[in-house]
Amino acid sequence: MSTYEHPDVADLSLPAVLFALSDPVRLEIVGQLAVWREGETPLVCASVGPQMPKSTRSHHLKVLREAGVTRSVPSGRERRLSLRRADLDERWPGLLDAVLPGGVRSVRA
Amino acid sequence: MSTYEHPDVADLSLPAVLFALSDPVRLEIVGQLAVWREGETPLVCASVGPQMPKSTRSHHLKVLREAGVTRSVPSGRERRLSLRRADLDERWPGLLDAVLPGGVRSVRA
DNA sequence: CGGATAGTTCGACAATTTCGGAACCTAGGC
DNA sequence: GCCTAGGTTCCGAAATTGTCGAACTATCCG
Repeated sequence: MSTYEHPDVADLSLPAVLFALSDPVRLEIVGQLAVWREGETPLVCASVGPQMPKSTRSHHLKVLREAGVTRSVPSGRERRLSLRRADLDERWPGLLDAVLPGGVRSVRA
Repeated sequence: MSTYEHPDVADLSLPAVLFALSDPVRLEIVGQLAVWREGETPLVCASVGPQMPKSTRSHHLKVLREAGVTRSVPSGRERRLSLRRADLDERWPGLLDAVLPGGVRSVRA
């Protein structure tokens, strides 16, 4: 499975990130990714919104990925998803913390 | 000039707020409103994006207002605009600070 | 009353989004 | 090699959005 291009930290656009987060479905996905903890095996696409049609899920993940909110790296025939928390914290400190449901804080909290 | 309905703090929706902020034009408007300081006379519609067609500006201000990001109160034949900073800070602490250009912080900074 | 000014509302149009089915690709297991 | 499971891509359809001109409303001023 081919590797994706992920935008560089410096190229992230705030409107694009906010837009990606402005959809309830995507916000929910980001919430799920946020509970991931170092050491656990990363989530795979199918695990977010399992009841959702594959094409719809793929679409939302694409929006998140292209905005730079998530990273998805191929592993065998699946893709491991992760939140680009450090990158987002670097560009817009506090944004993720503000948007994520309470309790799901960055490392520094 | 008639008064508007502004959503109550408790009714604000995060996706709606993020969506309102996800447009470069609106983000710019919010940035302008954010530099307002206690004591100064509040901005009026025409002062944000003076070169923009009135109908376009009115549209963007409506999106911001209905999302609960701004408040606009009639005063004579104009409307005074303000950022609902306290309300937003209450619901999503840090969000505005994260999104606003550096230096335009909330009172507590 | 007769302007002029500040904003809103109403189309209209192009561009973008969202959603989902169907076909496709590709790595892994047998 | 064949089959399957995980995802992507392609297509179309319906709904939203952004933009702007034109008409309209309301307020202030002389």
